[in-house]
Amino acid sequence: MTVSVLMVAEKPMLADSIAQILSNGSAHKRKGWNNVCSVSEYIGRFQGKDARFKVTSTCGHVMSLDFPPKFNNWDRTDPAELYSAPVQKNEANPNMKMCNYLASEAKNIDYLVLWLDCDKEGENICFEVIDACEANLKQSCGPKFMDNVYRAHFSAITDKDIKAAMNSLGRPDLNQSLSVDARQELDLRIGCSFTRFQTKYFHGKYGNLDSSCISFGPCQTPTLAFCVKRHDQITQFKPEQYWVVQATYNLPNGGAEIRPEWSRGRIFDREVAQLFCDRIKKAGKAEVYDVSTKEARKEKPQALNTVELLRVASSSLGLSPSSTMSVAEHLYTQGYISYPRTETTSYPSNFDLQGTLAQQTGDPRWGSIARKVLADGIKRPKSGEDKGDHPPITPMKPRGGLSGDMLRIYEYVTQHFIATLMGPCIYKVTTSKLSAAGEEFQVVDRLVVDPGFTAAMSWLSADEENLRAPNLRKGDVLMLKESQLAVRETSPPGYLTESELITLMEKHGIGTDASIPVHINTICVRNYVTVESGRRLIPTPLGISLIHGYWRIDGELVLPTMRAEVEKQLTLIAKGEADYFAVKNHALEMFRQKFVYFVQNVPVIDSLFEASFTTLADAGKPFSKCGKCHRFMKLVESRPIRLYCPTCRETYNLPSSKDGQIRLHGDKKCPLDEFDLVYWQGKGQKFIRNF
DNA sequence: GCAAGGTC
Repeated sequence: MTVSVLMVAEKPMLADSIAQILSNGSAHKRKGWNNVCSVSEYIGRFQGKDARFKVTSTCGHVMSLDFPPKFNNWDRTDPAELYSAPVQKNEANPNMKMCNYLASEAKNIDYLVLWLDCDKEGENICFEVIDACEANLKQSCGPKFMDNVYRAHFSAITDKDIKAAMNSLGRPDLNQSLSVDARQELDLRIGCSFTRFQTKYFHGKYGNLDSSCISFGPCQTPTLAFCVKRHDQITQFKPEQYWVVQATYNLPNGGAEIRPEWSRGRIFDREVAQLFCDRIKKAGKAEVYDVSTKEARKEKPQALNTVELLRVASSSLGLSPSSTMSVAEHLYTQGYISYPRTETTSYPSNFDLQGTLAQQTGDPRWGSIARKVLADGIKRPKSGEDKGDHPPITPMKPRGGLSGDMLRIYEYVTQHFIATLMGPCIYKVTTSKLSAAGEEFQVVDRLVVDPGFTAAMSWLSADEENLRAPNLRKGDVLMLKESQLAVRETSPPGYLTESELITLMEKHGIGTDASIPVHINTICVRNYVTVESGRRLIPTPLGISLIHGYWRIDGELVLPTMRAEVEKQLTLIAKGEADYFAVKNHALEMFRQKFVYFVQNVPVIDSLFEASFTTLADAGKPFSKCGKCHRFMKLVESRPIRLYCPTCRETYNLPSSKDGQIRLHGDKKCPLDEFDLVYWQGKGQKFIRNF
């Protein structure tokens, strides 16, 4: 008797890989009828019987959670109701017809084997697949069909791992799946209730908020909060003066001069600094009392994963995380690079490093480096972490005719790959220590001995510009050329760069490699932040007011730890140590109370909003209203003053002369003449003029 | 129209 086995992976690409491995290359692939998935078929053995295998896949989640349609009418549903409203699962992407597709493939099968990714989400998708197949499974296997449902546990898509998983099939884990169900429901109820409430509340009150939707979410809000926190550090920064002694000495053999680094660094008391400066001047010379040389090395990078690609693309290529992912996906589907969503930073043991590198030997830019690495022998890659998802991101074929952003990402992926097969950058560090009137100075020289991997990643090459004091010897005496006291000021940190934000999100567990770009994109499109030069994220008055407001009402609403407690409880569900309903209901009740408290205290945010967009307003009388509709307007530019009414879509110009006087512009009638204007200039000076 | 998580 021949049995029929259906196996389901999480994405089409994996279904084929798994079939190829398990069939030793004999599987035959055809397109699934939904035109999204493929089916690979082969003949083999299953539980001691001859078996016909079909391997297919879903495309991520089959279902997605939502409220029933009548609760999705924003006017007829009180957002508070969303804590008790029913929820339902809809097909995640109706175009794919995934439920029908899976059901049809499950017709007349004897066994179902689930090959979804081995994480909580994957466990949850297992049950979505089971639900889709259930009716047909019951028909072919009877009411105890779950006995014929298995789960494969694999930690890498390698021959060894996949075959081992097939030989030790387990069962899907309902508890892990339930923890995801709880998370989905919490995110839905909390996110939608806050978003709907504050969108309706603020839009009913103000004409323009820069965003038609004032969203809130357990990931996007803490993400925004990181940007606002840096903004607060900058605005609250108090610069402090300090002094440094700058002493310039002539080298013993004449000619060149050096300015060694003073060991005391900076002094915050001018008189003390002057005292040291005088002493050094009086000594008039400095003696070299120690010269030491040691070897230092800069280690090569680990194999490339998604988050690192996103960071580099943002900081070095100026590409947003979401466009980086979109470009990387194109490169992947066209066969230029491997699968771009991975957390893994170590190459699988059977990875063909040699062959992958050999494909690059003809490249005009790094072909010679690739040839040299092949000739000298590949250096063992730095150890990384295998997260069991996909191999690191690597080139798969030569660059061909790529151009634009696709070429730039491809170039980076390839240079990074080559670098991981090279040696460390080795350089010599020579530290010469000088003494003058008991004060210590030092000069540090670096000399690259072997550029190692930096030959492939030239932008990381060790800095040789520090070469300032060649051949100083112990006992040398240097004559002082000049010394002076320089005054400096401490400066605030810069605004958060996108790549720093990615690091913070990763560190605090906000989002995943796939969703980090989405959250960053969300806070941009909602106009909570703007991306300025160097891809620094500057929060807008809207973003700042929201975060400050949440912070004053309930700090937990913005903290990256907002869900730390909830996550802990969800993990208990996953481990089977806590009851799904108990945990879910407890968390829901907690957030319902937070929501009610938020609604009661939302005027706190009103005052912050009003303060932020009345930069030009009289303290008592808000002038910045549109002459037509009398709604608040947005300040577009403060000098000359330009105001914009989003409702009437009109811009009003109110230029001011250099003396700070505000005058009407030509014969255009000022619609604001009944109000006072306050014009902010420079650091908080204001000029009030009456129209 | 809203969240966050998969994936395309």
